[in-house]
Amino acid sequence: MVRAVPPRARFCPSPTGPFHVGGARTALFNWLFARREGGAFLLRNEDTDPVRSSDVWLEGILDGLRWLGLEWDEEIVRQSERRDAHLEAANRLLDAGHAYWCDCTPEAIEARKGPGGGYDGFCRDRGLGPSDLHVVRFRVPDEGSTTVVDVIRDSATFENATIDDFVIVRRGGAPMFVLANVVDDDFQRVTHVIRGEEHLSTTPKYLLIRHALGLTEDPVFAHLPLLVNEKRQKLSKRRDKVQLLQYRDEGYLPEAMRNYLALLGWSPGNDEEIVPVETMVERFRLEDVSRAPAFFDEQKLRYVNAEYLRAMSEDEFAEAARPFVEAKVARFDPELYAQVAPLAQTRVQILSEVPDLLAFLFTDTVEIDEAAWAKGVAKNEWSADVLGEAAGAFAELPWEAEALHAATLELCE
RNA sequence: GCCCCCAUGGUGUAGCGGUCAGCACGCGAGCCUUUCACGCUCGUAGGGAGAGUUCGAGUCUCUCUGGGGGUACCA
Repeated sequence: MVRAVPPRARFCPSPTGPFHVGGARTALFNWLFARREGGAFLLRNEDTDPVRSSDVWLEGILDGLRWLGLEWDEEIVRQSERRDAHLEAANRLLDAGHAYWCDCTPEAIEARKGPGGGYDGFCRDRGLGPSDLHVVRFRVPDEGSTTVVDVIRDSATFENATIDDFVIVRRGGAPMFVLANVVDDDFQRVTHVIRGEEHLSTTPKYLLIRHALGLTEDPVFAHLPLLVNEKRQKLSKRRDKVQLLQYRDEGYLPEAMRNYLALLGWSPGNDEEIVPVETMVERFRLEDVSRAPAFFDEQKLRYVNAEYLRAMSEDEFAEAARPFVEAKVARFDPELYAQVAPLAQTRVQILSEVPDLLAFLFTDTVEIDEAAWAKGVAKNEWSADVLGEAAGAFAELPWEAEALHAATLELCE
C-alpha cells in the first residue's frame, strides 16, 4: 500500500504488570518498521483499566524500552486522559444508532445464552437511556462481513453475524479497549497497526467502530505471530519466564536480547543471524514476517548473548561483568579483577555466571564442596598427599602461569 | 460450542513451481589444547496426512488431522 505520508506505527502496552518479552518483541517490530520506513514510532499508555493499571508498571515498560534502545517519537499519549474523546465518540455512535444502552447483568446474559452464543442483543430496541448503571453496546450489523487486510497474513473475513454486540463503555462510564483504541489511533494518525496475533479476532470490531464513526482510510494491519512456550502456548506470566528486565538482571546484553527477539518471526536473510541493529533496520520488511508462532528459546538466547559477549573487547567485558562480581564477593580487588576478568570471557554465556568462576579469588574463607570432596579426595588415600605437595610447591612460587606450569610438571614426575 | 489463525529437522528460520531442501541453536564425533572453555571440521535430523492443478509442488487449490488464539463491564 502506497501512502504519501510517512508511516506512523505505535506500541500501546497496558501497564498492568511487568514488561513482557512478548511486548518487547512487538515494540521492537514496530520500531524496526518505523525506522526502516522513515516513519514515527509512537507510544500510548493504555491505562483504561483503572483497577489493574499502575504507573509503576509503566515505568518498568519505559525502562525496558530504553534498555533495548527503542527510543520513541513524540509525547506518550496517556489513554486515561483521553476519556472525554472516547465518550464523545460513544455518544456519536449512540446518536447515530450504532450503539445502545444495556442493563443486562452478566448473570442474565449467561442465563439466556444459547448454543454458540454470547450476548443476544436483548436491549437493542428497548430504548434505554443513559445511566451510570448501564453499559453502552455496539450494534453489530446482522448482515455482511468484515474483512481484515493484513500485510503478514493476507486477509481474514469475519461474518458480522458471528460477532456479538460488544460493550464499548462500561457501567460507570469507563471506555473499553477497542473503542479507545480506535479513537486514539485516529487521534495519533496511526497508519500501521502492528500487534500480536491475539488481537486479530478483535480487529473486525475495531473496523466496525471505525466505519460507524465515519473514519476512512483504515490503517494497515500486521498481526505478529505469537511467542509461545515449549508447550506451544502463548507465553504466560504465571508459567513462563517472561519478564524482560529479569533477563537484564541475569546479565543478558540489550543488543543480544534485541537481536534474538528480532529473530522470532523474522530473519535478516543471507543465512545471517547475528547482525547489528543497523542491518536489521536496513532489511526489515513487514511482508517478510512469518505467520507461525515462535518458541521463545532461552537456550538460543544464551547462545546469542555469548556471541555478543565474545565480540566485546576485554575491557568492555570486564566493565560489563564487574557489577555482577562486586555484588557477589565480600572483598573486591579491582587490580586482581582486571587481570582475571578476561579469563571468564569465553567461558560464560551470561554475565551472572562470571562470579561463579571468579569469586574464589576474592575471599579468605574456603568453602568445601562436600560432594566433590567425598567423591574425590576422601576416596583416594593418595589425594591428600598430592594436594599437600602441590600446596607446598606453589607456596614459594610467583603466581604466574609459566612457573606454576613448570612446578606442576615436576610434581607429576 | 462458535469465530479466526497457523503447519519445513527437537528449536528458530531460508526458499517464493524445477535446489543434492540452505543456515543457525541443540545434540553426537573428531581436531586444537596441561584442564575447562573458545575456535575449527564432520555428522545427526525436516516440508502433518490425503487428493487435485501442472511436464514438474515444501512452494498453488481443496479436504482431513494436529496445534494455537479469540469468544470479558481485561488489554
